[in-house]
Amino acid sequence: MSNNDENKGEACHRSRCPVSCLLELIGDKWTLLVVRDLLFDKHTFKELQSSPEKIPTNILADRLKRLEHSGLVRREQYQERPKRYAYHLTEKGQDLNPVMESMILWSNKHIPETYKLEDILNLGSE
Amino acid sequence: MSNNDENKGEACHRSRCPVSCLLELIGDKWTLLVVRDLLFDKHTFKELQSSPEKIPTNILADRLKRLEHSGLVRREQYQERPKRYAYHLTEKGQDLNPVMESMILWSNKHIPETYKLEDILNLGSE
DNA sequence: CCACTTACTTCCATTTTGCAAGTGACTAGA
DNA sequence: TCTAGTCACTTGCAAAATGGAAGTAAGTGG
Repeated sequence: MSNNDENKGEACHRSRCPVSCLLELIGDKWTLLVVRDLLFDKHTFKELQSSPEKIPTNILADRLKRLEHSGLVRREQYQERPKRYAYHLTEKGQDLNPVMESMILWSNKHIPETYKLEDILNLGSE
Repeated sequence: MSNNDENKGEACHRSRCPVSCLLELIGDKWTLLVVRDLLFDKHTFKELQSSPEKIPTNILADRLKRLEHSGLVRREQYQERPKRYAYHLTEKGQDLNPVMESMILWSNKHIPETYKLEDILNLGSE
C-alpha cells in the first residue's frame, strides 16, 4: 500500500450509483459470507474457514484484507504468544445487517429449503 | 422452457444458507446493476448497455441469460420486424427491491457523493 | 446499393479463482 | 530435544471468468 492508496478509502468508482459503489466492496460470491460469519460471532481465521461453504484460505485472506482496507472490518490481536488475530466488524460493517436481513427474507421466500433466521441462530449454538 | 429446466431452477447449492444461495444468483459485480436498471425502467439491451458503468456486451448477454434461467427476468419480443427483445423482472426479480433499497441506504450513509434515491429518479427522466 | 441500428457473438489477453501444498511461529507431550 | 500439532496465513499453478474490441445477423431508411 502506497501513500497514494491511503488518502482515499476507495479507488475511483465506476459511477456515483450507490448500488454500484457497494458492489465494488462486496460484489462477489464470498465477501458477504465473511460478513455474515462475523455478524454471527465467528471471529478467527479458523472459524471463518470452517463455514459450510468452505471458502479457500487464500480467498479468505484476500477478502479479509479488502474488508479491512475498506473499513468494514478491524483486525486485532487477541493473544500475545503465539500471536493470534481476530476480526471484528466496524460500525460500518455492522450496518450491512439490514442488507443481510433483506437478503435472508428474499431467499426464504423464493428458494426452498433455505434456513430461516432462527435456524441459523440455533445452528450457531450447537 | 422445458419441464426439465424448471424443476431445477438452480444447480446444487454450496449450503442451505439463504445468503449463500442468493449470492449464487447475484454474487458478482454486474448482475445487481442489471436488476437495478430493470427496476428503473430500462428494458432493452441497448438501454442496459448504456448505463454509466459501461457493462461489456458479452457480460450483459451472459447475465441476462443467467437471470432468465434463474427466473428473475423474462425476455420478451416487443416488435416483430425487425425482431426486438425487451427484458422485464418477474415478481421474483421485483422482490429484490428491498435488498436494493437497503443497499442504497447503506451507501448513502457510508459512501460520500453517492446518489440518493431521488437523484436516481431525476436522472432517469432526463 | 450503402449506411445505420439493434442485439447480440466471437476472439483473446489479462485477471481472478480454487485447490493443494507449504511456511512460520509457537505449544504441548515423550 | 525430538516430534507432532495448531493457527494463520502464503505460494504455485491450472482452470475459469472478465473485459475490450471487433464481428455478425437481421433488419430499416434513403
